[in-house]
Amino acid sequence: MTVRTRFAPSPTGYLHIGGVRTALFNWLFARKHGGQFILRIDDTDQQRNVEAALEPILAGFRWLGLDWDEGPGVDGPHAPYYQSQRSDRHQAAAKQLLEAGFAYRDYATTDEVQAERTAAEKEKRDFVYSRRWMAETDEQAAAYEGEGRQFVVRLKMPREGKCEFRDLIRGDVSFVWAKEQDHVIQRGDGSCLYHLASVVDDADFEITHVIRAEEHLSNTPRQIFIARCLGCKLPEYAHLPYVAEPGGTAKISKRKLDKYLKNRDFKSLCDHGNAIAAAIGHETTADTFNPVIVDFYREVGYLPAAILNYLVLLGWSLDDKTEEFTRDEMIRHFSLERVNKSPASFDPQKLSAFQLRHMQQLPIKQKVALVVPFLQKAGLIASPPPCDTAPLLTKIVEAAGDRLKTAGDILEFDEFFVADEAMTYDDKAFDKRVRADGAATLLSSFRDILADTEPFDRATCEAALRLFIELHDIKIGDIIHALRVAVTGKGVGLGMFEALEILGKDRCLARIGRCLERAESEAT
RNA sequence: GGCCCCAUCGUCUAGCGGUCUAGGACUCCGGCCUUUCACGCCGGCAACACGGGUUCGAGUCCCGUUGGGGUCACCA
Repeated sequence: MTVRTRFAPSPTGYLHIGGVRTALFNWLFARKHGGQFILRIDDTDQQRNVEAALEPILAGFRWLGLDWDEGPGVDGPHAPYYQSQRSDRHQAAAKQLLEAGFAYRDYATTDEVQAERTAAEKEKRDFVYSRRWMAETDEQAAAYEGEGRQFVVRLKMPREGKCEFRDLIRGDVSFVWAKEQDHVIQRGDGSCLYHLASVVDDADFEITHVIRAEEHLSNTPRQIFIARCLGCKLPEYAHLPYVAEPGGTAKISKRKLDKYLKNRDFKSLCDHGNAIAAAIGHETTADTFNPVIVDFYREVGYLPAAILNYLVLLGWSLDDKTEEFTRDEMIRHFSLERVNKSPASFDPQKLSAFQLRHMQQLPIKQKVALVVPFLQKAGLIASPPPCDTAPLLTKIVEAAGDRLKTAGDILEFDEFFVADEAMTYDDKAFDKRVRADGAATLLSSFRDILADTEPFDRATCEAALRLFIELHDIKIGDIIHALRVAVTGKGVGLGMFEALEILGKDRCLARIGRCLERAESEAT
């Protein structure tokens, strides 16, 4: 039997980080067993613009390289893969359950059921619907309809015994049937609800393993009931621990952003992203752009491999030491047996650590390619880039080394792309370094040295500076900081001599000149 | 509140009865490297929630307590 797993997003307009983790485990399990991974769109809730709300989700999957074998854009033997297009199947199932007596027409109003619920609450007993407005015969139904009532279809849940099943992650789980509610499976307007639709589609799609988040664990008995009554083969169930919020134990949620922002690490992850987004003119409402949404990482220039590597370790591990996995290694090693039972908190710092490691392993050429779109969006290079851009970029990216933690970090080195007159100064650094005692004089003298430095490469420049400090009997720190501010406008950056070489003599001299003028003019 | 699930360093985790004076990773704290910032290197702090059993022996099995969480819709 081929393994078939599925991930069933509802088109909400964004891809949640916890959702990706669930999808990843489904994908890995299918790939590991040579099976199929199916994307099913749970859009029974009927919204206007399904395609628009779905696109960001599909884009996220494509970016991460989580390919689906059947689903939107990939037709398969069980199409369609949108639940809204399968309502005839769901309705047929509801009818079947009704006819077999596993479900009933219920003529209660919402208020009446609510009243029962409130009463039970008041008396401190468990609520179970009385079935008072249940119609099992057409006569009863006609009588209720005579009163002008409308019906919904409810499951007629067993009221004795237990529902026991084996969860691939949690082991044996057991629920008392009598505590399960007679859930509505079909609305008054005939449309069907999630639980019914999900079970029917899983069966139709021949899903063998339902791997989903723990929040569905308590839904499982009613789904098992539906499946059994429909005569469907039960899938295996595996309920994953959910991804917990940064620094907490509750399930991570897009809605609690304000709370997470109080977490220092989460905040700095956000700030970093926002800075890059601002530089490339990407719109950033907290609702559409934050670390709980996968899109955030793409926009900021994270590597899909790093995200996946971090995520796979959130609730799963191979052994006591292996942390780095390529996609293929993940597939080779993944198993549900090694999935943890307890929730794993989302840790921005650990994610960053993985991002750094993966960046370090990326060949320079690929880094350059990643960086180009950011520079283009920021208006720092033309698009398409002029043909002499590649060598320059390569030099910068090489010199930046590990300072480039995400592709978007290239924007911290904008000074290499702007005109000498357009370069901005970090005022604090300028005050501290250029206005330091004697700094301007030294800078001026060293400018003359640089003017005669040939060839203008890092080694020669360094030699020149070493000689200069020896002659003036100063320490390197007495001049190099001022030089850095003069040439780059900033207090921190690449290695000084790499920076000089990249800019070239003319630009360095021009920038030092401009810097000295600024120091002078403002001094008076 | 009912039902269900969970419980090892701050975080992610290893551990499936003796090899655990509990290992790794991230963070943090020292130090080194150093022209800044990163990176890198070396070192350090830091955990079996508690109480009962079972057993020659328990982080590992059982029960209870406590704590945390999930879920209780004509949402998915």
